[in-house]
Amino acid sequence: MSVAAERFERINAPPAYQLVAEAIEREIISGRLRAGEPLGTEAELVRQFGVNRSTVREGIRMLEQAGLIRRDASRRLTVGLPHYEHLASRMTRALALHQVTFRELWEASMVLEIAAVEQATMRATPLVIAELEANIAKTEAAASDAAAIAELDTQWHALIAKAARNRVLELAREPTMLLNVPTTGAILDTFPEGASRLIKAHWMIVGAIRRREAEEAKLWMRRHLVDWRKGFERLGKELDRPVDYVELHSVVSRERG
Amino acid sequence: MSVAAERFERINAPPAYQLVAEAIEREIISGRLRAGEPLGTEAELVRQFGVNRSTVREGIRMLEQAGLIRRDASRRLTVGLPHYEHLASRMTRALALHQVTFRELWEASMVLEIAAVEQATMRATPLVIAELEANIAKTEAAASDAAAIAELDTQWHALIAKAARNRVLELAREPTMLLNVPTTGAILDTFPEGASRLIKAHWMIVGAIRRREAEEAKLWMRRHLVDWRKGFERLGKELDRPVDYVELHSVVSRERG
DNA sequence: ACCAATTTGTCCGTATGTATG
DNA sequence: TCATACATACGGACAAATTGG
Repeated sequence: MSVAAERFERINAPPAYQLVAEAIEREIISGRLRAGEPLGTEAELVRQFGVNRSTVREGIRMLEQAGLIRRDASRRLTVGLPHYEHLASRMTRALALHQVTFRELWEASMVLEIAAVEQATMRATPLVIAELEANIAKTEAAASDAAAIAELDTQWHALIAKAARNRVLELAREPTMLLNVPTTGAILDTFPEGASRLIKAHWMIVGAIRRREAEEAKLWMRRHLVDWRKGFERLGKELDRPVDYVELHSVVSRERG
Repeated sequence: MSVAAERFERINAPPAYQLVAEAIEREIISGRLRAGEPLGTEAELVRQFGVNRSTVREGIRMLEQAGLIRRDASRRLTVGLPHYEHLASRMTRALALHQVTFRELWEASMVLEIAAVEQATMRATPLVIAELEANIAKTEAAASDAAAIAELDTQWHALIAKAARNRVLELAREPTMLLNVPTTGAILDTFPEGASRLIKAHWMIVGAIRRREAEEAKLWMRRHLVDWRKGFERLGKELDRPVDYVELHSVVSRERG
């Protein structure tokens, strides 16, 4: 090691496939390439970038994974918007790998779900209220199947967020509920009587939304979430242990048009 | 189209590179491959999967982009945890591409930042409080440079979230502040007197955290955020128009170890 | 400090299945 | 139906960088 101070930073040439990905990415981010537009064929990209097809393909795989480009039914490349579910499942996975605790999830849920229901009270349309009620009816019909109820519960909370008409909040809260499907299922499996409390809370909240009574909606949402935590504790689980995680669907899976 | 009901679904074979990515992904998610472990050389993966090296490489690019695999200084592949900044910048980009409005961002910020400061009041360590104070001192020193203050403001809010010790909340709030660096910069550029209000609010909040006075901390955070919205409005901008978006750093950029 | 082996990055050519017109 | 275009996948090759003796 030389004693003199280093004059230059190490030159760090990015590989060509990454430069390809970044170049295409810039066009999309800047809006010069819009969602739905075709990206051109691989051969065309080869010609424009002056690199080999393998190199182009590696760059394309990165953007495909990022959700910035997709392939239609004919496998041709088109520009696409990264969709919520895609991002949410990625966030969920990351949180699980980082071993977040139930306490972290529950505290975040308290904040996010209550905020969502408050905004939903102001902005819910008759259509989404009908969807919420249909969801509860289905939940009542599934009254013995814990896994089905857990799934419908998640959808119900997602509908509340949709009713709030705030996409930032909608994206922020998604991973918390996704991570808790197995938890809710386990609770209802052991304590089937919890289902009626869940259903009642859902009805009370939707009723309050319909009457635009924000405080009542928040009160019942709070009770609903406290019930959920109590159920978790009654299972004998530790609040500060990492949540168990079941695989939902693959991060890298591809949605065909 | 045949009149008879279709008996079979269309067979939809995923491409080999994607199967490669999914296979490796499963090993990581399940914990059989842990962060930091080497993944093996490309030649080894070629041997195990029985596919061509180009195919393996395309699969690897997807996982690299997803943050599940990283390359160390020697360019060898190791398993890695997707990091917050990586996910946050991706979420930020998605929200920008979906053209969320300032109103959506501001409302979400009100919820998330106030929740963060409340939890920070309970859990902040002396170390992070010192970091917060150092940040404000730097902000005072940069008192004329709007862009620098905006940057430090973002860091200050990130420190609050870190002090709250809730990683779910930490990840959820990140995109809202990232998207607002340019907004804050523009406000301070036009109304330099806003800097002293910003600095005062930061001091008051950190003081309240130090004394564990949650209500005062929340009160000042609320004022701070209302100031921010007022500044935005005084610029003559529409709350319900999509936020402007400046590119932060590339999604596909690679962090070398 | 030098050398040999390994590994990644990149390129080339080719074959095959499938979608489109 | 047929021809063309295109994405997928394969095999082989070489240079540059890195590793390990």
